[in-house]
Amino acid sequence: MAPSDLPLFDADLPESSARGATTRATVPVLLPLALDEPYTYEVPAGETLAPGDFVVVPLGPVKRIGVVWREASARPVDPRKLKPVLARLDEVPPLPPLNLAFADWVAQYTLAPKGMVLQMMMSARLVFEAEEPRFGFRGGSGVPSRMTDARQRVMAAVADGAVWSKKRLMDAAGVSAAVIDGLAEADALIRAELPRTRAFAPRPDFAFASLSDAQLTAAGALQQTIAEGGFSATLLDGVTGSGKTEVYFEAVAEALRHGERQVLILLPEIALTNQFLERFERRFGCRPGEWHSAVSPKERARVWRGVALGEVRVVCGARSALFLPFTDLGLIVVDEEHDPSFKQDDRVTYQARDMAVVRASLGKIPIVLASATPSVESIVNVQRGRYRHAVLPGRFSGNALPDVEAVDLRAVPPERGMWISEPLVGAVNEALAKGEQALLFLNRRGYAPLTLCRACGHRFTCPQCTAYLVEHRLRGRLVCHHCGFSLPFPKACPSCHGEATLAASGPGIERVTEEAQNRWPDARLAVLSSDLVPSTAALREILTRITEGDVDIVVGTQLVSKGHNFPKLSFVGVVDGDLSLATADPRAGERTFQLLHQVTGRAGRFGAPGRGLIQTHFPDHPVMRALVTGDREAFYEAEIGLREEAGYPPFGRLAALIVSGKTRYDAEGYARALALAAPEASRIQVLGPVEAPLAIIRGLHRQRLLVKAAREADLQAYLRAWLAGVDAPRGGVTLHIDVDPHSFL
DNA sequence: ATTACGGAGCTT
DNA sequence: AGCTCCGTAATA
Repeated sequence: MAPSDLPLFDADLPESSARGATTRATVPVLLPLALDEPYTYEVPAGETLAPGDFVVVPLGPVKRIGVVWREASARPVDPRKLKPVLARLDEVPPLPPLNLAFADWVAQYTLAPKGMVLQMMMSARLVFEAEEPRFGFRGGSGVPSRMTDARQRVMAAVADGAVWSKKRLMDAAGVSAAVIDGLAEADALIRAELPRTRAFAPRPDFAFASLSDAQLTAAGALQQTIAEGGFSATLLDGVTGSGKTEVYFEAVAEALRHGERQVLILLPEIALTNQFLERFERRFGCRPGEWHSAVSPKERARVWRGVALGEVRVVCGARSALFLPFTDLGLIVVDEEHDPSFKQDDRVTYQARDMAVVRASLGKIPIVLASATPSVESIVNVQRGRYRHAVLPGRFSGNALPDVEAVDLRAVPPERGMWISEPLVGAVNEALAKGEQALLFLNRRGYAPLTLCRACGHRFTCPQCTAYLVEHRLRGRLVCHHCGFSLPFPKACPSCHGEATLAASGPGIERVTEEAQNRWPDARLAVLSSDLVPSTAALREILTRITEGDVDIVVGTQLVSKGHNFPKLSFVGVVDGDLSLATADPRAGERTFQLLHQVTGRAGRFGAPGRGLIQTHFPDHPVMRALVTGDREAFYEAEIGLREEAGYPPFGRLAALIVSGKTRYDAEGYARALALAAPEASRIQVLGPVEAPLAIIRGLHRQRLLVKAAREADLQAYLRAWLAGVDAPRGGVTLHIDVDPHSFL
C-alpha cells in the first residue's frame, strides 16, 4: 500500500488549545533505514498501537512505513519535534514479538543498524502495497437448466469449497472459458475474491519413507527434541548419501503434528533445486513455501503473508528466509550447515546458521544442523556438550565411500598446455569403458584466469580492481570476477602491439571442457557452470540428461557439488585441488576439505563403488591426507588444534573493520586514525591496518583492521566503545564491520 | 533512503 | 551578488 493513498487516522479535532497542556501517548517506531534506534511518534487520540504493528509515519517531507517497536530509544526527544503516527496498516499482519527481539539481537551482534535488519524482515515489497483484488469462482446454489459432462467436471472441482481462479478451473476440469461463464450465469458458480495468501499445508503422514535402523534412531533422537520442547541444537552428522534429508523430514513431520507448528528449512540457495522440492512433495503431499532470490515479487508477498498468518506451515529457503515473520515457529533445520554461502557479506553481514541458532534459542525451539562435513564450530560445540550429536554411520545404499587418491602434479604433470594428468585420463577411460559417467571438477569459471603477452609479458588486469581479467572464450571477452568489468578479447597486445602474442595462462572450466572434447571426441559432454547455463530451465534439462545417462562426461564448477545426485557417476577427477587452499580465509583448510569431500562423494552413490582422484601439488598437506585416507576425524582434530593454538574461532572471536576510500591515502588515513583510537583491553588486540589482499575493488582502495578477542571478551561492547570515540568517516570513506569474518580479502 | 542545507567555486 | 553542485547532516 503506497503511504500516500492510505486511510489516515482522523485529524485532530478543535485541539490546539488543550495541546500544550496534555502529554500525549507516544510509541517508538523503527524505520527500515540505516538507523540504530526507533524514532518516537505521537499516538493519535483514541488509537491504540501495539509493538509489531506496521504504521505510516511522517519522516521529514515524506511518509514512510515503519514498525511499532518495543522500547523507545534511551535518549529523550524534544517534544516539539514529535509528529503523529498517520495510519496503521491493518491489511498487513503485524510483525510477531519474537521477530522484534530477533532483530534487536542480530543488530547488536553484527553492529548493523537496527533499521537495516528490519529492512531484511520487510523484503517483500508488495506486501506493503495495495493489491488489486483478484476474483475467481466457488460453487453456488444455483442449478443450471442443462447439466453436461463438462459442467459436471467443473462442479466436481469446486465441490471442495475453495475459490478457484478461472484459469485453474479450466485446466482442472478440462473445459473452455465458455463452460464456466455458462455456470456462472446460472449462479451454479459464484464470483469470489481469491485469497491473497497461499496456504502450504504439508501433511506429516502423507507418505512415509522406509528408513534404515540408523536413520530411525537418528530420526527418533530429533523427534525427541521436539517432544521435549524448549531450545536444543542437534548436529545431524552423516556421510554423503547416508539419507540425512529423510531423517530430518521425520523431524519436520513431528513438528507439524506436534502443536501444528511452523518449520523453517534453510538450505544454500544453490541446493534449493527442483529435486529437493520434489522430494519434499513426495513425503508431505505438497510443496513447501519457497523463499530465495529467484522467487517473484508476487510470490514473495504471498509467502510472506502466509508465514505471518501461520498459513504457510513449512518454508524452504535460502538464508534470508530466517527473517520471515513466523508466528509459531516450532523447528529450524539448517541443511549443509557448513556451507559458506550462509555467510552474507554485503549490507548486514551475518552468518545465517549462527543466527538460526540464536532464533531457535529465542523461540525456545529445537534446531537441527545437518552436514556430511560439519563446520569446525559445530564439531566443537558437540565436544563442549552444547550441541547434541545424531550420527548416521553408513551410506543408505550400503555402498562404500569412494576410494580417493591424490595425484602428485609434481611427479606426474599433465602435458604442456594440458590440465588433465595421465592418471585422470586413465580413470575417465575406465569409467567410459564400463558405460559409467565421469565428472571433471574445477571451481573456476571461464577459459583462463590470466592472459599474458608472450612478447612483452604484459598481463591484463582490471582497471578498477587489483585482479587479473579472466578470459571467457565462449563470450569472447576478458572479464573481472570482482566487479563485472569486461572488454572484448583484444586482437593485439595493448602494450607492445604485438599480434597473436597473447597467451592463456592456467585453466578454467571452459579450457578443461575443450581438453576433454579433444581427448574424448566421441563422449557426450555436459558443462555445468553458473555462467554457461542460461536459465534454471536449461539447468534442469541438463541435470535430467545427466541423471538419465545421456551424458558421459560432466565438466563442472561448484554447481555440481550440491543438491544433485548423479546415479550413474562413478569417477570424480578434481583438476585443481589446491585452488581453495590458497585463499585469504581463516577457514581455507576446512573449506577445501568440505568442498573436495562433497565433490568426490558424488562418485558411486548408487550401484557401482566410486573413485576420486585429486590433482595437487601438496599431496602431503593434512587436508589431502584426510581426503585420501578418509580419516575425517583426524582432519577435524588437527584443524581444531590449529584453531585453538591461533586463538581463531571458535576459540576466540574475530571482527574485521574494512575501510574503503577513493584513494589509498584516504582509506589509510582513516584506518590509521581508527587504529590509534582503539581502546586498550587486556584480552582484545587490534591488528593493522594493512592493505587488503584485494587492495582495490570497483576503484575503491581498501584497508583492513582485524580485532582478535578472547572467547569470553565482549567483542561487541568493545567495538561500540571504540567507534563511539571516533569521528564518523567522511569524504567518500566508508567503514564496514564484519563480525566473525569468513574471508580476509 | 531521502531530502534539506550550506559552503565552494563559478556565472552574470 | 546570485546560482549550481556536491558533500554532509538530519529525519522523531
